[in-house]
Amino acid sequence: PFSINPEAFPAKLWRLANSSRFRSVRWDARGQGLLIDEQQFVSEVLKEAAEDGSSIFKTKNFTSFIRQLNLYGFQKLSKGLAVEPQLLSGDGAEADGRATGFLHHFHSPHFCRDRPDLLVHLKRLTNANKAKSAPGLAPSSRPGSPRQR
Amino acid sequence: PFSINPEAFPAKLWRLANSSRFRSVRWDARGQGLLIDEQQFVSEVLKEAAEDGSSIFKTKNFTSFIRQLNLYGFQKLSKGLAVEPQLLSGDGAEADGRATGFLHHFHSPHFCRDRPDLLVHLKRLTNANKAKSAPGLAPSSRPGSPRQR
Amino acid sequence: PFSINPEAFPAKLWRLANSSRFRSVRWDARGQGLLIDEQQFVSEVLKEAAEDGSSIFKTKNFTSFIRQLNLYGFQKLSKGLAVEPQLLSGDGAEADGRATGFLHHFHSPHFCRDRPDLLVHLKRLTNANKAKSAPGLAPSSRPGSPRQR
DNA sequence: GGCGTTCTAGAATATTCGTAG
DNA sequence: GCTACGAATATTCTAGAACGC
Repeated sequence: PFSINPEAFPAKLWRLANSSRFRSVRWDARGQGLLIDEQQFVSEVLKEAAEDGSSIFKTKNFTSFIRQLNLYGFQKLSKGLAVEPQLLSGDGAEADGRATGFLHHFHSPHFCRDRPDLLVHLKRLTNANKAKSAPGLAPSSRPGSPRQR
Repeated sequence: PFSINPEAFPAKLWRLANSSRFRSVRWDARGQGLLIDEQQFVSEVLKEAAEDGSSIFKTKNFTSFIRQLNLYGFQKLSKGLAVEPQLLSGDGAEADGRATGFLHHFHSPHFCRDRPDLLVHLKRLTNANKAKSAPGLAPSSRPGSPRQR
Repeated sequence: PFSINPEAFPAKLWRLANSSRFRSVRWDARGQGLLIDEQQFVSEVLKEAAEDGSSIFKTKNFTSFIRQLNLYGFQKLSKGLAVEPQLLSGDGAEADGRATGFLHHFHSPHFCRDRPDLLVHLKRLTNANKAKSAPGLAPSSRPGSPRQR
């Protein structure tokens, strides 16, 4: 557990977030969360790449991607206010005619722009890992927010 | 329970009360209660916003909004008319032609102008929350923290 | 519990399945399960109808619809392809140019074509209903099938 | 054993309806 | 009338569980 696996989910997500090729995943304004355009993500990450051999993920279902985010401790932040200012003007349709869908805003304390050093703390929340993370503390209360809908 | 959920009812109500865009919800003279113009509220908050994707609430019924107020501990103050004196001059029809309706006057001890710190005490009156509010009884079973959410 | 609520989920789903207007939900070949085209369903049921006031559901998320199916006891049947033979000819794009997505195949013993009388048994799987369904059995094991995958 | 994918369920809030007071 | 609340369903986010690799 000293380095990150470049083929595992955290590294893949990091590359997606910092890639200029994939526009469906990007940092929010403060670089502390991810904005994910569901429709565009399904098109350019899950489905298109699956045609050739360059698939990033094996799944074609967006829900499986969300399950991964949750398994690695990401939490959904907000629905309405996840939109960045410049997106509010265009109102749902980009200038290039590519329709955009709902934006999901996810956050993890170990996933911040310009802080690749934090990635090593992104652990899959298995029973073993959960026990190691808080071996004596109450595992129920979440640090920042009580519920995030 | 350390911060408020910006997507839950208390935060939405707070933003409505302090917004200059929405005129149907405003503080009363002492900043200790809310004045809600039913007709205007239905128009500008429930129905108009529902057309695009910017709905604050999913409901279009004013009574559902009232149910939320009650669920969060608000109580209606005025049996008769909660109209403030200076508002009576306009008397039912604003200068811009927008008709105004009856004003509802609601109050909660945890919802005061200039006291956003009190918002954390605005709890939904579920059975679980009510049990916690009245200790001494065995709520259900919260030894350490059996749940993860 | 003597009649069905025409505004609740089972009745809505029944109308969708038998409607010729909505093409995204239809019976499978034997009339014992539902085939649901996700992309088309989102377009014609969840999003389009939400623009005017004719929304069938309040949600715009397909996952919320799936949650309802599971809450009412529906189970997913096919993991691979639920596509019926005659649908394979069109192969992903209908004649009118509307792209079709993955088909979900769901089944409930109480939801069969030409058997509207069974609908009354479609109960929401709340704790109360589950207790009534099996008032002496272990509540964890499912009646017919242990797993459906 | 860990990880990824899939289907289902838990739990909290939101919405609706009815009705007690 | 009319205010408040119980209860049922609906929606949302997260987690459990099973399986394959």
